Amino acid sequence: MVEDFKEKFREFLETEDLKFTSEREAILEKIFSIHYHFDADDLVFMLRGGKKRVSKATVYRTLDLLVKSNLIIEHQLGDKKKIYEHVLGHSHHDHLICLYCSKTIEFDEPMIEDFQDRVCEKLKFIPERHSLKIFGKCQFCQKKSKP
Amino acid sequence: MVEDFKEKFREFLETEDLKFTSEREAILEKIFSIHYHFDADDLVFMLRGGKKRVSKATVYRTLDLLVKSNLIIEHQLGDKKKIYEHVLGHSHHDHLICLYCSKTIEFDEPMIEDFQDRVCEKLKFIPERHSLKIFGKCQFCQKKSKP
DNA sequence: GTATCTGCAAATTCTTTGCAATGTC
DNA sequence: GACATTGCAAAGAATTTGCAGATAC
Repeated sequence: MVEDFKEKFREFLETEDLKFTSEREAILEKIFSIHYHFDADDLVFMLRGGKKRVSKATVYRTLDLLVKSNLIIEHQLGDKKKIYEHVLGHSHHDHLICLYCSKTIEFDEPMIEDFQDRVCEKLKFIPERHSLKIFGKCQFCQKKSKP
Repeated sequence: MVEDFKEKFREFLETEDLKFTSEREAILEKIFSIHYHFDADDLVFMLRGGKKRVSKATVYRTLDLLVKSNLIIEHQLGDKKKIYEHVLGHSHHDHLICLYCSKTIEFDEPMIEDFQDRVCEKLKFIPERHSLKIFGKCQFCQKKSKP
């Protein structure tokens, strides 16, 4: 399973005349073992103690390559950090973000695609992807704030 | 017109036990004279040569207050900078962002609100606001890339 | 008068980059 | 063996913060 993605990455690198290094392999393996989103620093931390030491700079550089090769997706959820997630068994989804505890909840609502196409047709824009974030109060924080 | 917003800001500051300073006034006046979005640095630059010199730190601090008082809206459109826009005569809208020239186009599609409510009801989330960005190719860049 | 504000420069946070040593094909 | 890649530490970009003097109420 992960091997398929490794192969895809290898192919991508080849078409770009880049090399499949052990650092890149270690990063890819780690990413596909994570089944939620993560940021660059999470990844650096999780790679410590693994079979290969990887520097922060290399993590950033490799994340860019993985985004370009469509093996991972990049989001700007909060203010500062970018977060990432791999595409394995993950169809497109959007996010609810709790303003009180910062928890994020994924949701999937295919109708948004129709909506996107309708808007874009009107405005003669060719959509490639979208990002919908709904900010509000999650179930847990609703309970917490009740008397 | 701008005076109304000045009054609202003054009231907001009062409820928070904060002061209506000449710097805050100058920033607010300048913002309401801009009819498109801007970032913190744009604002610092535009304030140079105005009736009041205002430092970058104060601009950042005042932008936060204006967001809290609902007189301006903050967006994270690109990667790094936050951009802002005032609410005067501006109902809620979302953005198309061209991946080729970075131009942003505003659009307004009230149906998105229904959509938001439907999703949130299912997930027991109380929505407060949302941000929808559609990335793709604008009309101009479509023409440019044709032979 | 007193507590908030301001400007400055230094600190922070996340990310990118230059360079010499290293590794891949 | 050539050229991409790595790690490091330094640079960069946007934003925040600590502090001493200035200002609003």
